[in-house]
Amino acid sequence: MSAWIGAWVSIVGHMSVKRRPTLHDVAALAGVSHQTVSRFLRGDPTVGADTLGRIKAAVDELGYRPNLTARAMRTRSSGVVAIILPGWTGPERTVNAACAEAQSLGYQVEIVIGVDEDPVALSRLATDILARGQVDGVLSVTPLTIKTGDGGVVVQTDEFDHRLRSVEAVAADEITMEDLVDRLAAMGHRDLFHVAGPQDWWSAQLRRSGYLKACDRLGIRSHGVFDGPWDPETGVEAVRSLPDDTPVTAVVAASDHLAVGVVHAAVHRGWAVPEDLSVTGWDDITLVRYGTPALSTVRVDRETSGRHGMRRLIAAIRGEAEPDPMAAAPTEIAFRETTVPPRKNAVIGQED
Amino acid sequence: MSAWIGAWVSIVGHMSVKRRPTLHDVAALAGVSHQTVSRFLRGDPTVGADTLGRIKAAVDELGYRPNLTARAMRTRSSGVVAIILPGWTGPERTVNAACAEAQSLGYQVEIVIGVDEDPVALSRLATDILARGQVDGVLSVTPLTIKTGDGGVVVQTDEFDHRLRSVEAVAADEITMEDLVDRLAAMGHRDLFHVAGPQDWWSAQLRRSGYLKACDRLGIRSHGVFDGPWDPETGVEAVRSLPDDTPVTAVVAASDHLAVGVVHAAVHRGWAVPEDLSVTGWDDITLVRYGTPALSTVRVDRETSGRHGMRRLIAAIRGEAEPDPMAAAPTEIAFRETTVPPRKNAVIGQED
DNA sequence: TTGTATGCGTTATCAG
DNA sequence: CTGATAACGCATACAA
Repeated sequence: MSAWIGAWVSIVGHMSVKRRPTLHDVAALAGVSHQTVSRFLRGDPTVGADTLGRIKAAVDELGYRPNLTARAMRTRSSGVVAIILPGWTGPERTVNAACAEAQSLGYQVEIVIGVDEDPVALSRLATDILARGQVDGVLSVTPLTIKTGDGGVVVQTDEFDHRLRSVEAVAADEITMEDLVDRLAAMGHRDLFHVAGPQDWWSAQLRRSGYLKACDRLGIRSHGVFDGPWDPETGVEAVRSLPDDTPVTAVVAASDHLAVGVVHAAVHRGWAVPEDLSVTGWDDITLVRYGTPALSTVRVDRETSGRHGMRRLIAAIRGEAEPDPMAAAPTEIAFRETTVPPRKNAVIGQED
Repeated sequence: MSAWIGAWVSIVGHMSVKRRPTLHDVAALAGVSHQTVSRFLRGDPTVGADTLGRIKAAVDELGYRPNLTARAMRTRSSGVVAIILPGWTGPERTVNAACAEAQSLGYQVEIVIGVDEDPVALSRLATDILARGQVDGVLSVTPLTIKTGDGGVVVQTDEFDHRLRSVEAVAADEITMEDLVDRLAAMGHRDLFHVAGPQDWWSAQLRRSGYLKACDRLGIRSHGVFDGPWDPETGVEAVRSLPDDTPVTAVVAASDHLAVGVVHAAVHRGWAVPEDLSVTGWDDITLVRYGTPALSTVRVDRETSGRHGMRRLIAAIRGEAEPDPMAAAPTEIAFRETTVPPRKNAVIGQED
């Protein structure tokens, strides 16, 4: 380690400056030429046994690490991909999985957070990032208006990519939501309300249409759909929008955050959850499992989505064929403590 | 835009390949030499007026964007900094603020998530990242064993950096915790329990010692301290560890996630919150504000910490002086619905 | 099996 | 004010 430091120190004027060892330093120390070292580093088998030993020793002694910037310039690929987000919170699970996948495929991940959530602005941002030439591709978790950038690839997560999903996959959220409403109906609920989230998210659209379709098919009364950002406050406002004598017995929220707001506002209005009002969320985030009452929700496999999105991106960068779709864990509805048969109907049906 | 595309397309063999325009392309089109263009791009004032106009036109027509990789190789600085994390969840607010600050200072942010939470492993990771030469510096939100890397700078967030905090700042978490226990004592609580989080986090240590000091000073009985990861499940286990006839009237948790688990387990044990058991958290995450009951917690200004950490990092990279400490929003204790005077004591004191 | 020469796109030095 | 020329560190045809 001391020899290593020593090798890095060069004297410039009156002050010493660390200089990172290069291929040439290694070559000089090993007594070979620089591209023999280059071959060694790339694992080329056409390197003599004792040359190999000398190079290895030199690399160790100097603590040499290849300069990835220089390599990137020469190979025109940096080994880093960007993930573009409309904000930090929200797609954490997807992003986390995508990061892990990228790292296991040998890519670094650069996170870019757009200040503006507008798809057009984010698309421009993606193009800019690509044009700067520091990343090989961009993965977006939200809808973008472009698919390929100049000198790079842009891929969207399955979750939000209309074009790429098979017909069955497209319908997944919608069908799951229909299923959820079916189950609520089977419990006896006849009067529902939907808190739908921002409608420029495709998943929000799907859940909404699944809700409406199921209501229609089952002859269930929907007393409204409330749009808004993925935020508890939206759920609060949704509940506030309900009249005191609302016949609604269950609120179907398009996300857990929304649902938490719904429960909060309902309780503060004097409506017991789930006795007076059942509530469902979507995502199965960790915290709501420990809520009181524990939220009924939909467990979604975001990890697979994030992993697969990244895999597709990297395949595209490498010019490989589109990877096979990954088998996602089945989406399942977790009925916990916020859903029970409606009291109102039971009373009406039995005694009143 | 069409001219732009046209300029990028070159024919290689039988297939057309997009080629990004370079400085030379711009120079050729403008009829000047390439480093006159370079000067123009860097805002050098020593560029003639009409040359400037011609270059500007050429840049626009070609849609030229400087190649940051090439620039990085030449200037030995990439304009990207890495944030190294022991996992995705946890320091979101800090990271979010740090990202925003970096972007406003003209830096890109690369996120690196260590699979291993071990400080030594993370330190090695940081050194590796720096050695690759693609980032100018590394910001860590957890304790690291190194401070400077080779050819780069490593800075830790205030929150976790023992060395850098002033004496007063060091004591902040501890004092706040003492304050919290004071307030609980003032409510009448005499029997407490602490869920402390992982003790290799400095902040967890501080909160713990603040708790113990206050108990000691006030003559309050602490019925135990329970360590574990920042996870609701730790809170659950902590409550399970309590005997049925525990005299504890309040549980002080070192984080909101922990506290949520505590509330959940208490309720499932038949202990009403807050009537039988008061609970406090730490962080003021959005969701717990909407919990039922809404969690009493400590509001911490993580944004300033993240922003300032990034500012210090970038100052160090640029060789500037350590920036002045930023005024953080004061930490405040938010008593909400999970804290009330203890029923047991009140009954004993008044009638029994 | 190994060495020589060249270029990636930019910035920097030094002439003109 | 502008232009030729030389790096930056690496990879890769091509020659030895």
